[in-house]
Amino acid sequence: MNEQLKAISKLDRVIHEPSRLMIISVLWAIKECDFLYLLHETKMNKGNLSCHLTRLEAANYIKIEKTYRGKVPKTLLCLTRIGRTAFDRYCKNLKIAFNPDFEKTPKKTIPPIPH
Amino acid sequence: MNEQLKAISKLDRVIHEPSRLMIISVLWAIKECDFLYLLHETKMNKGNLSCHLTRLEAANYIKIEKTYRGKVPKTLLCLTRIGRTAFDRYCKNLKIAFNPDFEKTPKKTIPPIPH
DNA sequence: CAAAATGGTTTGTAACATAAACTTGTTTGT
DNA sequence: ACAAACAAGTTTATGTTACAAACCATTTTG
Repeated sequence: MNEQLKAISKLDRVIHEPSRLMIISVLWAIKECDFLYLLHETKMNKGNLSCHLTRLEAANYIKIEKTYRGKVPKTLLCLTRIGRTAFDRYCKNLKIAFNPDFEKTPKKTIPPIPH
Repeated sequence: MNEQLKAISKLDRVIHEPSRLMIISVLWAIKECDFLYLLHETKMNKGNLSCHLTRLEAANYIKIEKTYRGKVPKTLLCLTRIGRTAFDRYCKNLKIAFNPDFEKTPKKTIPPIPH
């Protein structure tokens, strides 16, 4: 099993799901935001967003803080240290997987001749 | 919705699944190989590999050719033109998603200030 | 010729993503 | 003041998926 394949197989599935990848990407860039911002930015629907946020919270990748803005509920989200580390590792694996420079036609590293 | 998020949401789910990403990566690099080679190279189990190959075939991303080597069955796999194109597009999206140089601490492009 | 190996496929199950329906409250219109 | 509409999410229901265990057909080996 070569380097690239190993890296692919190590990709964190919690992060790998595109919806969650979007969420984490946003939270990575801006320290904190609220539910509705994510909702509009990612174009997901509410139920879906809610589920993925819960999943990320269960993995300890984000913190969900429920507050009020006046009388209106406002849910704040931010990446935890664990989440940030996990995303860094994810990116590292992705980089190895699409080694070496992410431009390739064709790939440089050829696997051993198939039998 | 910014560029990166749009790129993430456009990622082809058939290709995105890590097992299939491994399969396609291998087939991309070497024109053709057989079932057992893939099996060993990816460390998947047979049932799993078989299912993912069928799925890729259903998407017209690979061609499955069942031959015999003497009396022993030998299943040959190769990427179709459609599959190759789809993988190229996938890579392009991934590259945009992890814009601009795949190294980031922190990201350069900051989304609009969250409300 | 029985047992093990080869090269897979099919089947069953648990996890998952998704959206529709629901909930809890707040604001608006009359 | 009270009903209707809106806001901000959550829960529930459903279809899809990934996965591995069990299975199958043939071939090789002891």
